Amino acid sequence: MSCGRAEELVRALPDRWRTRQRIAVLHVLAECQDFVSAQQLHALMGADGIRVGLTTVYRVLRELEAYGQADVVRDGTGERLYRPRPADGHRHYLICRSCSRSRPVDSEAVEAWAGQVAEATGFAAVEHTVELTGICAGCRPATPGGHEEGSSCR
Amino acid sequence: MSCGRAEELVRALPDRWRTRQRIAVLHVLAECQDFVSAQQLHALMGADGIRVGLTTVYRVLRELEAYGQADVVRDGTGERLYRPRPADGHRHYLICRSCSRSRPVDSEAVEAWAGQVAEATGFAAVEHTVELTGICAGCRPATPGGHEEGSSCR
DNA sequence: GTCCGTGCAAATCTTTTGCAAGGTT
DNA sequence: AACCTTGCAAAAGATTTGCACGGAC
Repeated sequence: MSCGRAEELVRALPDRWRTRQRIAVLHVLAECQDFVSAQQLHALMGADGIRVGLTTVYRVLRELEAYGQADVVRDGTGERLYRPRPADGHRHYLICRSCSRSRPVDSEAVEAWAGQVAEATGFAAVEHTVELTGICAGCRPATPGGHEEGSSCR
Repeated sequence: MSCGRAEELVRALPDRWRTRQRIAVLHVLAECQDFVSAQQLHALMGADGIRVGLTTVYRVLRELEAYGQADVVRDGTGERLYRPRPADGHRHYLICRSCSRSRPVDSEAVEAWAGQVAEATGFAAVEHTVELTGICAGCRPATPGGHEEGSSCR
């Protein structure tokens, strides 16, 4: 089952990189369209009858990250979750704490802010990690009286 | 050695919470004035002749986090680092990847942005995690290699 | 006596590493 | 033959848990 994004991912990588295992991981990852852990991915592949070592899955994911083709977040337990990065660049996501579904959010404001902080502090090579979590409309229990809107910090 | 902040931390917690071990952890943490891991804290205490179980250090740190008295970040390896939270509320930090020193940064813009995203998406109880890392002015000369300005995303 | 905090040892869990086997060029 | 990639098993490492001991009330 090929998904457009999978082909794009493959094309974005060096020729010599393409091996049966790596391409297989890419395809399954692209089908997910959401954050998955190495373990989940490995399990998914096993269920599909694709036999690839767990070690290899970890390796591919790390390489993808290094090539800038995947976004990474850490869940509450510190587990790494990967998601193919949209073709047009890096993104930040809003993840539902209930159903775990994620959606990219407009983050220009944060990018700009990070740049300003870098300038104001004299720090070089400033990198940022931003993660948003919440309860999506679908998961919310019919919004009773108490409607804790807004945002708080974890 | 008592530091004002340590006393504040103690006062912010329930009466029954105060035990020799917990207070000891609080004091050492307050002296740090920067991010430390449970293991580091435990080692520091040992060096000071304060004998407390590693398990207890972990427990205290988690409780502090739950009480909103400490900020937490995860370093590159996923290790949890704690820092006493300033009395006036939660903060975000800019951490030097070279010397590991951290400094709180002005983050109103991010708070506002998170609020807007929450409103625009219909997500409830939105929480955010923001971490900035870079190379501070002091470390820059000592760091060979590229001197890429500006900010990029990890 | 009861309750709760402690701390040791053992368990957990994810991710990494050592290393030999199998392909490719 | 030289070079890579794989994948199994073992290692590493941080954090948590089981459980018995001991102090506080």
